[in-house]
Amino acid sequence: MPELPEVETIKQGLSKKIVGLKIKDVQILNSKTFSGDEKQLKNKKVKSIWRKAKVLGIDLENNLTLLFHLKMSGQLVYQGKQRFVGGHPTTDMTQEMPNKSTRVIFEFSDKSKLFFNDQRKFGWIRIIDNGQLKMDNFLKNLGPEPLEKDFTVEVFKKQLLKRKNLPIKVALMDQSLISGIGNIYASEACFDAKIDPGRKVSELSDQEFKKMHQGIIKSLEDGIKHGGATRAHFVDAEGHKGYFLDYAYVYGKDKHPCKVCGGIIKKITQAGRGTYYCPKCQK
DNA sequence: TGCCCCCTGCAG
DNA sequence: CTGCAGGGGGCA
Repeated sequence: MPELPEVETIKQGLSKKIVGLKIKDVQILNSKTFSGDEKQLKNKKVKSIWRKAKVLGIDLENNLTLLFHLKMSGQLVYQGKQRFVGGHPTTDMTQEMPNKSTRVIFEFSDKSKLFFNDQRKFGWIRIIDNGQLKMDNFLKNLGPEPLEKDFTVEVFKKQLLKRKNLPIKVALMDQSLISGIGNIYASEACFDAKIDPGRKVSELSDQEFKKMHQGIIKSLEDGIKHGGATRAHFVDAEGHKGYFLDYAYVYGKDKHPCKVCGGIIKKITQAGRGTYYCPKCQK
């Protein structure tokens, strides 16, 4: 799925588009995707949009919030009102919506639409009352946000040491330790820190915790800067791909030469997920 | 604290 | 055909 930078990219794009719009209708094309009574959403205005870890929240009037998790293949694509250019109808979209992966469609009072597409159907949308947000099981188990100012090296180290026997790359992806890092940025952060992803958390020196901490922040910020990472599915709120993978050092680059040392990037499996690293740069 | 599973589609 | 894919919940 979209990881922190991808969800953040969607949040920023969507905020510019739908804050202030009123939901007119909701069409649910796949019932398992949506939980809650969609009739509650009718005529509710969008107040603000936020992100926590990889979850997107849309706050509505009447203390209602829509929670979205895109999991592996989810997309949230906004299609503005149809415009006419040179006498022909056109939109911002690069692809036709809805498509066969569209699971839910939100229609706003100005006729613009928000499409929730999800090929693999792992993603979900839930309606939650704001009073329950703090109690929500999913949200309350999420670790600190790595791009917040209070995410210091000390906080990072303390969190990771809760799972000291895990390989560092696997620990980085544990959402209860740190929010928002997934398979792409875990590999990239380890490369930036020059740390072998197979090293156990307990083996890291203070200096290595510091490099790892910087590597996480650097990788996530680079991801946001390039509009996220598109492997197969990710698109931003306007339907555009992200270009972070063009700039990545190791993710998806197995058998390719390392951009730094020229050595060959290797792919291994950790906890059932692919990990990419440069054995020469990362120790 | 590890597996299997939820799904669909694409590459090999 | 098998294996693999930005995630993570439920189960031993």
